[in-house]
Amino acid sequence: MAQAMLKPKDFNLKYSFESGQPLGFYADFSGSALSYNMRSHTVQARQDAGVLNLKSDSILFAKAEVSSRFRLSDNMERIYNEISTDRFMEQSIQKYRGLRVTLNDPWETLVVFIISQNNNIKRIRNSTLRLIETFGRATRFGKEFPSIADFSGAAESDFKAAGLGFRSRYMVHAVDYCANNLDLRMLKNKDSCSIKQELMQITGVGGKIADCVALMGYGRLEAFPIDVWIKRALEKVYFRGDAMSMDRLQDFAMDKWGKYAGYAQQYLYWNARNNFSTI
DNA sequence: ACCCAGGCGGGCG
DNA sequence: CGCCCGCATGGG
Repeated sequence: MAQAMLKPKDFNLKYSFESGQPLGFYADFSGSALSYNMRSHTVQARQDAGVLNLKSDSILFAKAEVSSRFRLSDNMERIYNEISTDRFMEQSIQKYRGLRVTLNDPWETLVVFIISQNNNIKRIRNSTLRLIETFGRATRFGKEFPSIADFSGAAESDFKAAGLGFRSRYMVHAVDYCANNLDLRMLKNKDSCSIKQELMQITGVGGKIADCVALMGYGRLEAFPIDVWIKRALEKVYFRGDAMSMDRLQDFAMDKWGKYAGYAQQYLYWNARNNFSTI
């Protein structure tokens, strides 16, 4: 197991892992060490005092994977400057400085966010782990997140057995649609609006999930997913608690945070989740 | 026991 | 359009 060391600025592994993003739904983070398997390699990362220590059978792979996954080349100073448009956002950044929007495999992102609807983080994780156990490809380091092909024989009952409930039929359709009608790789060159539109052709994928995939699967930082927590937080902080329509909130976020709205969303979400009563 | 969860599809007015 | 309801399941 080769080792390497990185010293990324403005990066917090714990916040980035825990804040409801795809990797956090299945990777292991016990003992403050992150570990997961991908493309027949294993990746381990531990952060102590600003130093990010990596271990892997292929350190070249691990460096590239971690740098990409946690967007380590993002200029956070610039992003913080752009989205610090008010006191509440400044406080959110101060509190969770180093939290990154992660960049994940589009299929993996699509699956976990289909599971996420009307669900809680613990159950999303449990269901995801069961899918990996049932359908994941076995490697010498353990199982990996199942590809589209790995799901090709899956029936609705298999997804129910993994605890997906009413989302099971959505998964059946997503597997079929992404295998036969929509090549997720083809969306990489498209703008976030087209990405969103194409993904919403999948039964069970609406605006919020499509935004999550645009943001965390395709790296479109302007995407601004609005879930119940974002809605509550926006209404409470910026609209005196008055109920606002989704369209109104979308426009508000785009005007306020623009091309880095996705980052603003992630700080808002995690602050609201952890401190709603005091915001 | 009861409520709710990183929503969405479908039906109704 | 906008609004409202049901949905499977299990953690708190």
